[in-house]
Amino acid sequence: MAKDRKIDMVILGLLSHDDLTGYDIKKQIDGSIRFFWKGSFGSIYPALAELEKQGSVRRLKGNDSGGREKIIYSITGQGKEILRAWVRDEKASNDLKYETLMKLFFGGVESKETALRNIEVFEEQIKADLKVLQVYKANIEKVLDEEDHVYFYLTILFGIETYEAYLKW
Amino acid sequence: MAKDRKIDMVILGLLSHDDLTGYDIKKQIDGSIRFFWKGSFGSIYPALAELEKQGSVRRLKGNDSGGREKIIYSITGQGKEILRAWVRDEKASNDLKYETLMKLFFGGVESKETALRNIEVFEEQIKADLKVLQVYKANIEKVLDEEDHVYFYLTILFGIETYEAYLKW
DNA sequence: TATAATATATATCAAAACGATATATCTATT
DNA sequence: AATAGATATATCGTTTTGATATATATTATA
Repeated sequence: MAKDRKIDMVILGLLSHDDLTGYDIKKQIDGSIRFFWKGSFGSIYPALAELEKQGSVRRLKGNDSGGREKIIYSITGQGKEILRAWVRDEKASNDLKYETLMKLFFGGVESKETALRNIEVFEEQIKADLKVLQVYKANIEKVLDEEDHVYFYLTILFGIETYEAYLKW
Repeated sequence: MAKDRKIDMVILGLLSHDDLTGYDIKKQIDGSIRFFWKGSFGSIYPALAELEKQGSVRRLKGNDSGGREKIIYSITGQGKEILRAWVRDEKASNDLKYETLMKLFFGGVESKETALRNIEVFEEQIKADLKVLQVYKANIEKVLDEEDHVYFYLTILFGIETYEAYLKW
């Protein structure tokens, strides 16, 4: 095997909840999971093609109206097993690339005004994210007794705690 | 231009404080700035070669003893200006890839025990990081009146706040 | 003291991911 | 009817990762 495509796990994970198109997957990456993951079309579409070839994912033909092409993917049993094996595996790499903080860290080469402006930018961004997170939290609390949502709730709670720490700072 | 090599800014930033070898740069990335940046040899050495070609960095020949090869780099005036321009520029991309949280998010496909184990792993890692951060903080507080260190202090304080939020969670 | 293990140091490469762009259709607005 | 914006797939050059190769210096241990 020796494969190491993290995007595969994101795709399989999202497909374990819903049948989705590549575009839908991108929307979810930019939406609900954006607080801990990022991904681009340039990795999603090739990964989907390979996952299909491997049999971890299959096409649900939806273009019966003969209109615009739109490929809805669905996870297979094999795909689910690969996802489960990955969740079971304890090792995980947490890669942060926080350019704002790096600018702050190296801010000594510039003026204090610039550093302060960079802090402001950071704060604005965090305030916006926090608002979105709290909307998520409210929505999830309504359906909390349903099995699967507990994990969603945990990760979102994490996001809120983290961003509140940012703001405090 | 259209260049977008973030690693260049990491290298220039680190060289703005000290003359360093490629190996030293890697050590600093894995050490003091690991809380908000990651980088590998495969990007550092090629970037150093190109920065030298561009005149942003220059070699300080240190192999007078004729022994092992060891290339110490130093930032040039041009390099400093490029770094300053980058710090001044407000736009910054903050890319997180938190595999542990993704495993938690998609934990519904596996058992509750596995999810709990993943939380434990996450917690252990954070506790270790927090310890290192507090040592940094203590050391920096001793020399806080010196100009440049204020920016270091700010970013480390950020790290501590964030990780304490993780733990609370 | 020999020798094994680990740290230092540079370099390269296939695979993965980014980020931008191209193309085209559908939907809503003015 | 025209324009703009969202939906949707796809590709491509550049950047980065993660692993490996190579070799010397230093430290530990038998």
